[in-house]
Amino acid sequence: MPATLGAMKIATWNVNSLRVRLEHVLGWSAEAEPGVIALQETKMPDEAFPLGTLREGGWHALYTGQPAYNGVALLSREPLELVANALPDFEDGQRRLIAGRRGGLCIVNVYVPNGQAVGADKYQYKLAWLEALAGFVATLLEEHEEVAVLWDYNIAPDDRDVYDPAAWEGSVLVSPPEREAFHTLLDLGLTDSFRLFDQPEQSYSWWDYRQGAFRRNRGLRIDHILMSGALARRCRSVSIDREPRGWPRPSDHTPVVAELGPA
DNA sequence: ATGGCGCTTCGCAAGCGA
Repeated sequence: MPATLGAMKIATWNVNSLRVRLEHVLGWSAEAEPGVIALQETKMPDEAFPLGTLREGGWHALYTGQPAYNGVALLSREPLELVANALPDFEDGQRRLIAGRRGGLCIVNVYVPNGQAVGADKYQYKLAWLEALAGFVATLLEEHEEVAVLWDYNIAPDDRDVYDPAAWEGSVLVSPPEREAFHTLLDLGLTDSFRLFDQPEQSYSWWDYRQGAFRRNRGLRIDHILMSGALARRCRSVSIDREPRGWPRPSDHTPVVAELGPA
């Protein structure tokens, strides 16, 4: 096994059903050529995971799923060693985390709970889950120089990540406790890699299916690639690829891609 | 103000997402 994964792109994409979006993943990756893709909301049990088709496409895969809800997968051009397929000490059956590594680079793929509404039981669950995630990421940072956390984090960290901050103020995805949880992760030594670079204004990664939200660019930036300091130092660019959001029958999220230089 | 779209399921209606 090489010391680490070298120059490549890493991507995160909530596909809202891998069954429906498999051709999108294969088509997009053939063009974008990422070395690793973190998929969320695969929405299928492990026995239904399309491993054969992905292998034919040249992918290795780590995955954990369940029927109908949640489910995450790490696709990679080089095989990854499984680090965890659940959040330690948070075993509740919701398949929301998978982590793998190769050499010194550890890649964590998470689908953070939505939270439903501020104050709801699911909102409390989200905050508790994020607290447990911070603990897990802290242990990973102790063991690895290079850590990437790719996710549908279900938090818009700043008002510039929201198309209409006044309308969204205080609601789930932007509420202060959620944003504080985001900063708790950053305080561990992670960087929101998207903001390492100049970005277009009104950059979003999710748009509601309704009301022509994508056409009107009424979106949120809720999909993130966080990097440890050592990894951020070899990050060359981060961008949101809006193209697949405009394809027929798209996911409501679109890929976020980070380009890494040589190790 | 409401709901609007698209996904799922011991399906044909309802829960959930964001």
